[in-house]
Amino acid sequence: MPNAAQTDYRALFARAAIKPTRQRLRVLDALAAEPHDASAQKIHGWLRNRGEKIGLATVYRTLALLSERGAIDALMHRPGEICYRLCGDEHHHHLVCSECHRVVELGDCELEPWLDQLGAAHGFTVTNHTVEVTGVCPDCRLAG
Amino acid sequence: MPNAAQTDYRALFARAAIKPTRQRLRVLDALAAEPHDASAQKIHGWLRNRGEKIGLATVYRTLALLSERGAIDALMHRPGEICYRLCGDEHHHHLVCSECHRVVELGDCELEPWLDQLGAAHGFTVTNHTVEVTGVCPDCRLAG
DNA sequence: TTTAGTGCAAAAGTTTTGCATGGTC
DNA sequence: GACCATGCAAAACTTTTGCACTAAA
Repeated sequence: MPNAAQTDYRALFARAAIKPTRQRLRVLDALAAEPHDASAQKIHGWLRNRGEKIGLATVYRTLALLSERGAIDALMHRPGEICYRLCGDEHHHHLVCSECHRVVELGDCELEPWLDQLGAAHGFTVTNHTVEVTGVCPDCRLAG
Repeated sequence: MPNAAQTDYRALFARAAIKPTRQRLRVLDALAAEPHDASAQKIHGWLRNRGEKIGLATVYRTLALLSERGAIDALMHRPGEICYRLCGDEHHHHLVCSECHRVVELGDCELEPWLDQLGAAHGFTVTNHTVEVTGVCPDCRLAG
């Protein structure tokens, strides 16, 4: 399982045209192990606690690079903190639990027709869009 | 027009149950005069340049309070900076120009049926959602 | 050898907080 | 006087940058 996973990450790095260094692989390890989303600080903390030798700046640089190349997604639900998440390739959106930060990935984007019409109506060339749905997941509803 | 506007702001403060002090009214003045969105730093700069005596912390506190009470909207399109915008009461979304930060407010939300179905499918109690569409506005397309 | 990546510390930037002061009822 | 709001400065925090060092093709 660890080997298989590492192979996948190397493929991911290759697709993004990023050199797969030891530190970068570790960052992706941490991101893959986290079912929710994680900030640079959190990832750095995990790796350091695990005994990995990695600098905070490297974590920031790696996450920025991966995000820029579209290999991971950047989410901002709190001010002053960017969270990242390893995602599939297709265009998609998120359903986030406001209590535990669990993230459910939504599949196809059914909003395209709406967006096209919207841009045309206002003369905008629409380049991007984000949809974040916040709610309380089943577990947290039961717990709280 | 200034008087009429100021009356409106007082009503807005009353609805939000916030004491309408001189500084708070100035912050709302600045926000209302800005067709795009503005950060606390930007608002503070404007007011100071205009000769108003107001502290940065007060601007932050005012914006946080207004946002918390739902009187203004908080947008985050860049890390480490929250922008605010005075909005109507109805539920709505934004179409933002990535070049000049112009914001077009979108009217009715046509996504409600989709959201209801979405929450039900994943067992979530959907409490909130944000949609931000980014693009290039007509002016910036011509200019750039 | 040449290039890219890394670690550390310092810097930059926004936002928050502590505390004394000022205004208002 | 009691209470809230304010201003200032310091602190906290995340993120970026500069630079010397290391690793790798």
